Amino acid sequence: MSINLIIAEKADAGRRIAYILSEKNMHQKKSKNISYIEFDDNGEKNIMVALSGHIVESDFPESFKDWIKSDLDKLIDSEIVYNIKNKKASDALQSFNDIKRVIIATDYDREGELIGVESLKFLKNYTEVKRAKFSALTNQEIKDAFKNLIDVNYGLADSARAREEIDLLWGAVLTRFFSVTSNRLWKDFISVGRVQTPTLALIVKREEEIQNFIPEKYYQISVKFNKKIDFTARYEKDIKDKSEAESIFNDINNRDGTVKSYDREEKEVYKPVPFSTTEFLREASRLGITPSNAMKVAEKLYMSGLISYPRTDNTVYQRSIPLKSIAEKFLKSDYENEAKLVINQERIIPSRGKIETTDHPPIYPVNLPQKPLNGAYKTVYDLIVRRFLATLYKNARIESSRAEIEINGHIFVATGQRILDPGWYEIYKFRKLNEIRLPELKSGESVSGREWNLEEKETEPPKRYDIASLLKMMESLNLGTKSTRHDIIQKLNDRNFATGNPVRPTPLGIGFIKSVTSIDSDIAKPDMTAKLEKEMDEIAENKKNEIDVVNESRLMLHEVLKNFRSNRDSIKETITEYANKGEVIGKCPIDNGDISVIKYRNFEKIKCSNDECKINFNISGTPLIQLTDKKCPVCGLPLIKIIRRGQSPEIRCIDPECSYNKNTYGKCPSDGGDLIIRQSRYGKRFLGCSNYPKCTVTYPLPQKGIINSTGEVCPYCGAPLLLLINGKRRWKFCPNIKCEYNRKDKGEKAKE
DNA sequence: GCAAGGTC
Repeated sequence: MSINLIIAEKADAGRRIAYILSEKNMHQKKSKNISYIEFDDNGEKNIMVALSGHIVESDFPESFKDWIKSDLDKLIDSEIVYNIKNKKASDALQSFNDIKRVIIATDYDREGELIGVESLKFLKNYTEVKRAKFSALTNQEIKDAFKNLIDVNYGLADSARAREEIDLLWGAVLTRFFSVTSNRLWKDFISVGRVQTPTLALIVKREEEIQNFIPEKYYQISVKFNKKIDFTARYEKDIKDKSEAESIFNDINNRDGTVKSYDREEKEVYKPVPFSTTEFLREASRLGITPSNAMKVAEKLYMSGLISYPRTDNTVYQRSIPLKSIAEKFLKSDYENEAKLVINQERIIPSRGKIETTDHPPIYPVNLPQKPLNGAYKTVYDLIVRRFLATLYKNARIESSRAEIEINGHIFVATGQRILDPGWYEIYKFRKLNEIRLPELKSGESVSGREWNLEEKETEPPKRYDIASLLKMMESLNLGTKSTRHDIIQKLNDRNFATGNPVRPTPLGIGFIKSVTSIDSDIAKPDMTAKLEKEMDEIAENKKNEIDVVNESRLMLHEVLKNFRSNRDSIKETITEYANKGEVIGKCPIDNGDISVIKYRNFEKIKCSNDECKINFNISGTPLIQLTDKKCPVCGLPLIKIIRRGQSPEIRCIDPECSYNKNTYGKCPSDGGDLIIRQSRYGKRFLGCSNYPKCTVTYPLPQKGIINSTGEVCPYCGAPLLLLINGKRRWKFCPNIKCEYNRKDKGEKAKE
């Protein structure tokens, strides 16, 4: 009997589609590692195979494996092979015989079209291929899509393949060129790509703006007035010239003012729009959750059926989403009060964002958790629920007021803000609406001055991108996609190009961008993506042919490579110079030189810029090293923090010779390791075994005072005895707080 | 070992 074969992009979507089409009458089948869903529909037998994204991946033939021996011009002209990367999916597709109709039901977007077309290669036979076009996994949408099947858009799939091949060609060729040229290979390779390199360039450019920024002085004059309450008015503009500022200040100092005008108006503060991935990650990042982490958590919440699909650009709820009944679910939850506000409205009118796409809905909660959530799961879910309810509630209303007050011919402005109706702020507690008090004033009345201030200020350099603003910038420049942007930022971290939040470039990142921009090519600019997008559209509309576009790109790459080659020496020099510079973490407390951390493959060097200085030592591994503002209790120099993945930070004195570092506070009674001071993630110090994570022995410590080792071992429990010096107090104690030693009576202790 | 794009 012949079958219809339906192909979905992911397990979840496949299950959902089968569920809808089969009217809940479907059967999960599994044989020899091949799993699929079977169901009947109008007397026809249907098989649903769910993929997991792309089945194949582009690569170069084996003969180009060696980076040093491969000729890059030959690499550019090489054929591109496609390797299977999801064997399970390809096996499943190959296992069916006698397929009548293939229905591609992947996400309705460019990559979805390619994923569908990729899968055709693995089918033994079929008589017809169709495409299901749906924008959400709802009953109506899916049924309509399968009733009105359309043709596959092979041009669209071709355009996605052109994108893939061009990315591989430029990425691999330039990655290899820069890595081999600067002799940074294997783990230390220099990675180049259409999205990551322009993103890094943004970060570096901002850093340069900050470095080159010259602050300018300016002056602000303000007056504190009183009418029943105090309020402040500021001179109408900032003043650049000091003598001008002083002359105005002299004119007004110690004088009262006269109200020239007073206006009030009611304004609405619009509620937020539904969550796209980018906006969600930005908000999560404000709550201290990194995008990578937020994405991981969101994926888990999605897989456990608590939220909708977390990868979406859409900011408009489709009509098919039952907004009200979802809000009603929260009536019986911790969100009872918030849900009530939403439900009790006469009408629920959801907010809408600017971007409306058809592949997925915005992110919204679909269910309540069975068990209470914890940690980041709780935070992310809370964010998504509150955002959802806020988009369904009402705008806030404020009254804003503005007064102009004259003193001796100079105009001062005071503003006020009063909350009339907090609206959505009651639900979305991540934002606060401030009140600024300004009394009701009448034109012509005089107000008495209380305080007259002239302040000198300095203009400030532009701010570094934080992860949230970087994501937004990438989105507006069309760099990356909703699914990849956060990965790209992570990649820049992993490759030692950029670090932290706010994001700073590393010396290597700066050096690399300097050398890659020594030649005018598009690889460090967002233009390359813009051009590619245009060409992809032309391929999709059959105005251009995929092969021609890729070949044109190859010719350009030959040219770009030629130019880079002619700069080989300076590229090598620049990258080496910057990579060896290390990152400055602060000023040397001894001679005021720069303290840098230089990263190597297996260790890091901490060094003062003054070569004679004793601050010059290595630390094993590749931990994050920070200079703290705390002083060493032994010698008074600053302490450094050494942060290793999965461990509590180790605290050391920056002076490698200081006895603070040699003080290991005794041996671990469990395995004989050294007991060292570490810091918990809440900033509390404690004693831990140096063999962590193999050994998990820890002891709490008093948070104040200097801890000294005594060289003695507790006779009761074997832990080392410690001496606490806090001002004049000295206290010998066992760090094992439950230990009998600490219960000894005072008389006995005094004797010791 | 290279990119960026899917998804887990």
